[in-house]
Amino acid sequence: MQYQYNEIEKNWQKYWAENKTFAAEDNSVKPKFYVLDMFPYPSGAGLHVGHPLGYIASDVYARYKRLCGFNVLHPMGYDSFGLPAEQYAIQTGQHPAITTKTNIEGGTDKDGNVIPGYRKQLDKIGFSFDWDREVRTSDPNYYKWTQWIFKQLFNSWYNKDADKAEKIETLIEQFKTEGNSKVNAVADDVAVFSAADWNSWSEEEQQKMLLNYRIAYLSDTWVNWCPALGTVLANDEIKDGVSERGGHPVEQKLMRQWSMRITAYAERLLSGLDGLDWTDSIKDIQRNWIGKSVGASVEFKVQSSKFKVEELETSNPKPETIEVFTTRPDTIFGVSFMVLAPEHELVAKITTDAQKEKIAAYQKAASLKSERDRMSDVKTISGEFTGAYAIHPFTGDKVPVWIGDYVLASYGTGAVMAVPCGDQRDWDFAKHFNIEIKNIFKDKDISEAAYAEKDAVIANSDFLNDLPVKKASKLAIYEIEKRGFGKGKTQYKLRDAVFSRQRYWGEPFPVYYKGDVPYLVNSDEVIKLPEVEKYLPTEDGRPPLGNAKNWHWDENNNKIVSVPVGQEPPLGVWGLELNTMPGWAGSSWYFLRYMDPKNDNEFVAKEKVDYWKNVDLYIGGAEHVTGHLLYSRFWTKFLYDLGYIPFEEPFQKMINQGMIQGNSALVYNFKKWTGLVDDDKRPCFPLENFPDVYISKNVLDLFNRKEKDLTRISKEKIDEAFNYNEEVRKYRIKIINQLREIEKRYTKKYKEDIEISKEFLVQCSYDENFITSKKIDINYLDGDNLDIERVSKDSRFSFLKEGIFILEDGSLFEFNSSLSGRSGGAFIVGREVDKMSKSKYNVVTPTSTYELDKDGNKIQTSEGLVEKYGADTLRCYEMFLGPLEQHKPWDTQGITGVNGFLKKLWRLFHTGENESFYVDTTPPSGEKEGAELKSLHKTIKKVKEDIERFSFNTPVSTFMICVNELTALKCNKKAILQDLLIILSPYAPHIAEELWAKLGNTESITYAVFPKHNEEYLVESNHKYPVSFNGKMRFMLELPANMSKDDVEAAVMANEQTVKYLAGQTPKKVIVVPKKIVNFVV
RNA sequence: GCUCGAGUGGUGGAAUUGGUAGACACGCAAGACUUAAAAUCUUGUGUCCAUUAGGACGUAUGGGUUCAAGUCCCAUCUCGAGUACCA
Repeated sequence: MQYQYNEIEKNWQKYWAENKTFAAEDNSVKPKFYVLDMFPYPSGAGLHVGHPLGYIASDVYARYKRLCGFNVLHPMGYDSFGLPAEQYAIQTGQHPAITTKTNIEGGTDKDGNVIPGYRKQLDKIGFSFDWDREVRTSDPNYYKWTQWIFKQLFNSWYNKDADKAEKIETLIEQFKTEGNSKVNAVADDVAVFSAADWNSWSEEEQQKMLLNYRIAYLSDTWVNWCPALGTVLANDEIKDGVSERGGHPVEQKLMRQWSMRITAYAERLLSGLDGLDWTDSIKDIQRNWIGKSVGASVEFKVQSSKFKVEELETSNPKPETIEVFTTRPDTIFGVSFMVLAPEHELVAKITTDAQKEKIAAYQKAASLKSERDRMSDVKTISGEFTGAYAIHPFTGDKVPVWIGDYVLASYGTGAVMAVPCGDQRDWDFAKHFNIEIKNIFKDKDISEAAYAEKDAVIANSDFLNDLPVKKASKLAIYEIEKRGFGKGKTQYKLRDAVFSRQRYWGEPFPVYYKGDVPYLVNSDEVIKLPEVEKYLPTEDGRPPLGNAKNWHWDENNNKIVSVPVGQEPPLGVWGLELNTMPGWAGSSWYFLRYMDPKNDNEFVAKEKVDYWKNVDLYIGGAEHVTGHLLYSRFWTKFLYDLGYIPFEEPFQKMINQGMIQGNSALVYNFKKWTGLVDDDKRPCFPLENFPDVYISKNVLDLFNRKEKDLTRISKEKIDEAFNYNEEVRKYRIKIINQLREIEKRYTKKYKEDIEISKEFLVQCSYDENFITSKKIDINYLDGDNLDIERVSKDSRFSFLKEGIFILEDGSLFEFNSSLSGRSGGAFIVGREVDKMSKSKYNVVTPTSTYELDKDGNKIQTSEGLVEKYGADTLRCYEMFLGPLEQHKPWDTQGITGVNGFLKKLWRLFHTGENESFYVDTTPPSGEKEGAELKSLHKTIKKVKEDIERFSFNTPVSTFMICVNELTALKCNKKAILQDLLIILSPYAPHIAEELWAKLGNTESITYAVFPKHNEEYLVESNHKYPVSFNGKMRFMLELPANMSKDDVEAAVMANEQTVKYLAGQTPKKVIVVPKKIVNFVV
């Protein structure tokens, strides 16, 4: 009987679904284990082979844990709000809820394309998800609780004294009784007010004050505005100055937006990392992003033309002060100038009349530079002197104040005290503008560069002399604080997170406005996303929700009401918030909802979250480190502070799966130039009309190879292709001649085609030394051989029809040529490892099927791997590819080996007549069974060890070795094979279930018991000693394993081979490591 | 620039604590079965020298520690990720 994986897999998937095999119990005597996957966004493109990699690994682990007796929570759901569905809605008018549903459940899109559906694709791979717990962030039953959490954030403030978030009521109470002078909160800068002030304020004034303290707050902030997307973006949604999605430019804009006071949690987010089982690189990225620096803030008084030094203390108005932040207060005596950011507000006030013009010009120039220009141009040193001087707080020296764009307005105070001897940028600046460089480091040479190491001893610094950096810093801060011009300070790079999006397809805020004061809706009901006619912003530039008809809040009746456009709302009716929440709102807490997905009364029941606690194993990509993974930590800590959950960190152990890279196909062509120029020497003939010349990869390699390089590739290979080495040069000439021929042909043609009224220099040419390439869909390949005829029929690649191809045998092929048809020479593409993406035409999907093309030919749209080999093979193969964390290119060639292994396994159970099912049920005994038991128990041991250290690839090899050995032993003992099935079942669950049932078991293998290995079976009676001489292994010698060190030495010495290799010499030393090695030092 | 990670056959990779480098698989080659193909099976396969026996070299490069180094230490190169005038 053959291994019919398609049928077997379908049957067992059905069985699991019907029997709810993987349902997790909320109350269990078993220990709990929570395995979580990255939350997927259900895109229309569906799964490609990269997506399931992490899911397979987590599934293997979840199934393994079940076998070990754990109550496993292994859920799946969808992060189903998001931009692509909305963009699609804008284009087609189709509601994003519909496309999202189709993408998850399957169907057809508006153009009639078949969407396989995420769920169906996942099901085909045999994951052990508890689907009863599925959540979708766009489901009102889910986002009801996202809104609820938002309300908690709105109604909370961060108490620094308690170092945690507290209900806003405790703050209001304090305001009422003693004002804000004693409040120690993470908040915006606010003036001190008294209880009397507070109590005298109007409701509106009080609410506005509270916004300065709320964790979810509304404020005018500089935001990253992306005009192309029509929305603001968070810092982590921007890569290299452009939007991560779509690559659109981003500009800074001042907007009234919701923000989250994540900065309140900076320290806890940082210190919390220490207790997590995450890789150091991931922790480093988060640490970097939080960017803690410890130092001091110091005030420098400004002496400008308006003030004289001696008047500083007495002058009226008070002199301006420049506040700086420094991480090196120990170097304060090295300050020889100050630099302000060009945008700094003090610049206008302190600039002397003489310098006004120059400063204005510099400010203008700096403002014109885009952030990108500033980023890329790090080498140019520029700045301008303001004419003003600051007074060094310790020495009283005059210190010139400059502006320069190496100082950023957005970081710290936008000003630095420049210490050129200790900071390379300050040093460069000082050198460039000839400013004094004071050396305050003992015995350090600073004539060539600044000394930035922190191991120096301070000198020329008054009371700091002879102190090492650390001590000097402490003392400097102490003195600064004592003398009252600054204080010790810790600063973070982390910014508060912008929480508004000018988008439709996201969670609405449960907020309405009275004037510009926000209020939470007083209702426990979900505020559902309203219907709109258009998903674009309104004509007056308001977000898409501005198009909604039903979008006002009736305060008296606590419900949403409709106010016709242009009409004043009646009394007590107010407009609702038009922004929606960002993508990370729903994904910041989804792992909690899985514990209690259907609860209508709470976001999660206390007893359930107390049982399941946080995620024990999270497998996901590293691309969300500064977004999702930081925000969910923030929300988790917040919910912990308010006492809703019993833990502070969401993901205890995390593994970051590597990307499965695509193998893009490249066609190479020669760069073409047209030399056709008019009188002004401008090219005036369109380049496109002149055909591209494509060249087959191997031909190109030979063609490109200079004569001296020929020695690098094996002689045979060249000979094979061109008979003789010396032919290669001739061949190169032949190709060049072909190019010249084509040039001539088209040059001539152009001359005929256009009316030549002026004297033109006409020349079309190919640059044989300049090769460019284009990406081609890998589905038109057979191996590396491109089907030129078929690919050119694809509208995306129809430009190939105009091309001329140099084939593998050196002959030419043209579609339009009178010589129709191909010489039979192949056209080989080049390969490049790339991120797998639709735009690179290199996507391989795990589940798709064969389709028929227009002519009825069977074509493989993408490799239908599950159809072709089965889910078990795919699962094992994706694991077999290599370590989970590593990036690797996808290559299906090796999949046959894994498939062969499962077939071999099947055969072990089908040794009866005509390959019918047969196993020997007698208990194992005797010598042959000893070998079988040894093979099995060795496998049990290694597989267990490997899975527990998350090495998912090595168990597959181990299974293969075991099956190979049992096949060689002709093993058909039920007792052996049954245990093998259990340990294999996490990897290949379908075949395991099938054979398990055939062995007579009536229960699913899912809850079998993972066997314990028995060391007794593994004991070797003999050990094969490698015998080395000076570390070089010469021969093997088999000796009893329990032989003593001395006996081993004696036995080896007596061996005739030893005598031979010693060649009469006496060894200086003999090292014997029992059951390991023997080494002679001669 | 800085921080982190990685470099092992033609390919993916294995070697967990310093102890036989290249397990397992792909690919390739030869053979068996077959009218033929597919499938399957057998054998070989790091490189170089040698008919064989055997030998030399070999884990990015150069050095070091050690009886013994892919593994530890120092320096260099290359690639990848993050970050970017962060004071």
